[in-house]
Amino acid sequence: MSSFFDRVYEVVCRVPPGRVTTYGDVSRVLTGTARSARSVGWALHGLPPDRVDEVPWWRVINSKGRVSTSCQEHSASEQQARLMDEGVEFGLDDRVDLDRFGWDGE
DNA sequence: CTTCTGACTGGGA
DNA sequence: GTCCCAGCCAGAA
Repeated sequence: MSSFFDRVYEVVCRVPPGRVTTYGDVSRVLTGTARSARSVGWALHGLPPDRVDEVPWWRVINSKGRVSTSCQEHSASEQQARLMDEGVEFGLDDRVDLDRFGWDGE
């Protein structure tokens, strides 16, 4: 309980639809610094199948406003499509405007 | 215990 | 604007 992974999932669950957050932001909420952003990404990478339907991993992107998934099962195209379906606008460069859709933690 | 990897970030070219 | 390099954290072998 209260493992780093579980916390990541919890924070991601708090992200409302139509909004996106960055790994560094989540890391900051958990550890207070954006240094563990890598662990956050790894946590989502090891996201259990039973949490996939519960945790909106697709709402988590990098600070560049782009999708960083290396997971072929969860390709960037799919993540992009999911965000678009929620109302998130993607630029012609497949980039998201964090200034508008960036979730600052409510 | 040590070692490595990874869905990141920031700064420099 | 984009691309490349080095640094940090957490977990698994």
